[in-house]
Amino acid sequence: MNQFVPQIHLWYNRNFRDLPWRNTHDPYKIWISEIILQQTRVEQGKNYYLNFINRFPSLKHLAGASENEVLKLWQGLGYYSRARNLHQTARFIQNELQGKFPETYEDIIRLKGIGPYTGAAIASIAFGLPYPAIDGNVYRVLSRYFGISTPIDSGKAKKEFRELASGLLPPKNPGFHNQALMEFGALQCTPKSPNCKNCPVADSCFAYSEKQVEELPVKEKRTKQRKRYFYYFYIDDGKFTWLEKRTGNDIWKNLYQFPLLESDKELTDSEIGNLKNIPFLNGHSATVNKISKPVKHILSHQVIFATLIHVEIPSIKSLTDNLIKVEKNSISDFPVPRLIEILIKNAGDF
DNA sequence: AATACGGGGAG
DNA sequence: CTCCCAGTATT
Repeated sequence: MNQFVPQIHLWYNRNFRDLPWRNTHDPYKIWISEIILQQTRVEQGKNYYLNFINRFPSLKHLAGASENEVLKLWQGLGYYSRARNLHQTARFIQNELQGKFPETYEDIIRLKGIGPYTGAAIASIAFGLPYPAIDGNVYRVLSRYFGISTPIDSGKAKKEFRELASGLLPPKNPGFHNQALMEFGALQCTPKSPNCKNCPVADSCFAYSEKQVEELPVKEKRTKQRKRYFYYFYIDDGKFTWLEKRTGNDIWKNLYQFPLLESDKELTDSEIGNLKNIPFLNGHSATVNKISKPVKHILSHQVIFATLIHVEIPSIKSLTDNLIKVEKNSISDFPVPRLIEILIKNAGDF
């Protein structure tokens, strides 16, 4: 008789963290927490959750907000499509579904930003429906315990783990079970140096008995990075400066930044000083005041080398349409990527 | 099936 | 440095 599931449940009852989204069945709050926690550690997302719920206590509050404000609360968390989809979906539910959160798995995963994992998490935790929530933690735990070496980032693994996890799911309280398995992975069966010496299921764990804990789970794909060179212009316009909103399908969509000139290669200071025909300057000639040291900013698929160029432009009439004139001291009202925060901080007082 | 999408923390 | 985190959308 395999004691895996009951042991995990016992372990969870003794070791679970008291997290702010654990004391509710409100699908709205479960939803927010699950989106925030996508590819994000609990410790990183916790305060964002508290701030988010504080500002948007209900779906109606979120639906009524501007996208800028939603992105502002998301600032620094990354994967901003999560925030855009959250906002869009809140409006969809409010306007098209009479404000009522869908209550079946099939209806839940139709929502933008909700995939198989998040759909199962919401369905099980908020509505007690029997769907296995399989996140990175669960892949790791099951891979090790049952000795499955199928690469967890393959299509084959999706099906294989879903069938396995479905079979483990107890008929009652699947939400409890799902959280127990994830928490076990997050705290006990960790990626590096798992606590096997003090593990309730080590006896029957394949990886432990076969000494393959370090080898499992197997992952095959590796992301490669491309290099980009960003030259941002801090336009000194007295009390004002200028910002632009990022559009198009690139990083940081709908966030704001200083007017950007992107280059294929690194530019020298004299090349920067001699720049002519900078599109967004609209014919104005600029005096370069200061050029910051490049900041290296690492993303999962890109390495960005960013330089902030402080320029003075006498008597600005108008710049290109995509730029907006803002008071220098109101930059903080706009959602900006971490990189812009860093450049502002490095520059000190403007 | 492959790739893009952020940022942070652990080792 | 590398790995990976309560993954999803797009191509």
